[in-house]
Amino acid sequence: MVKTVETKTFGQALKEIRRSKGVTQRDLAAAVGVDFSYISKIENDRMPPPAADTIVKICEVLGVPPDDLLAMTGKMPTSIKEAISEKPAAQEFLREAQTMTLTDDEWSALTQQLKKLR
Amino acid sequence: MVKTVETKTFGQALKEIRRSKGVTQRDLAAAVGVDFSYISKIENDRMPPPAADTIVKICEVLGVPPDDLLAMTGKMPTSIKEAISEKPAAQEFLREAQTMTLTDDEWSALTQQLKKLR
DNA sequence: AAATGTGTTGATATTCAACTCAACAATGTG
DNA sequence: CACATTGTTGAGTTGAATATCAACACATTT
Repeated sequence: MVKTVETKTFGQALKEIRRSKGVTQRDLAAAVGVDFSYISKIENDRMPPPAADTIVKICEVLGVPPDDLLAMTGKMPTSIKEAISEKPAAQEFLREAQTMTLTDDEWSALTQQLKKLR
Repeated sequence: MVKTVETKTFGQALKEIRRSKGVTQRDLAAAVGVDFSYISKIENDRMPPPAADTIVKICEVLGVPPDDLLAMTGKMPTSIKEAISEKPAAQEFLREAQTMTLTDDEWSALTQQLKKLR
């Protein structure tokens, strides 16, 4: 079986998750702290995905890990951004990684190395 | 000799570099494509450092690598950001790295691993 | 059919980073 | 000093990201 590429949109994915949890747009919006019409637009891809931190909140409310939705948007939560910003060594690593244009497998390999460190 | 921590501000660092190259604020600004008064404010830390891409341009004009100035600001050039945004595996790596709160030495170790990959 | 709960849409609003513009000050040079 | 060159300051602008508000539509229940 060949892996299919990027089938669902962010909106479709969110709508599915929300419905699977039996939550209304209004309830989700209220819990997250945004207008319910905004949730509607996001789910119908009428607007770009929310800020990373809002995505994280949404996932907290829905009780799912934010990783998948975040990955779809190419956004990084503030917490991660700050952690990197504070660390020149991390930035050096990223610049190096970028010039090398790593493959997914290579990134995975590095994640393994990471776990070995502790 | 113990390494001293974060002594210079971004503005001070930029001013030193620019002067060492014998370039005026106006000439630098013109070459970069911003107003000269903006350079002045940056150098005196009256405003936050410019966008990452502007920092890169500044360094190109001054003929120095952008790494140090970029590292001081905690900003990532668009090119790097995009490279990461396109790679879920890279994002996963970063999220993992963040939860571990790596030390500088550990980041350096990873940079070494990186170089071994090729 | 009226009321209620839920979802959609168009027009705006807010916020913030990243600057520009115009005026002024200081510094150096003939 | 006179003049040009260089640097500084305060106020205002611009565009993109991120959302809100008001109005309407649809579906279900009573």
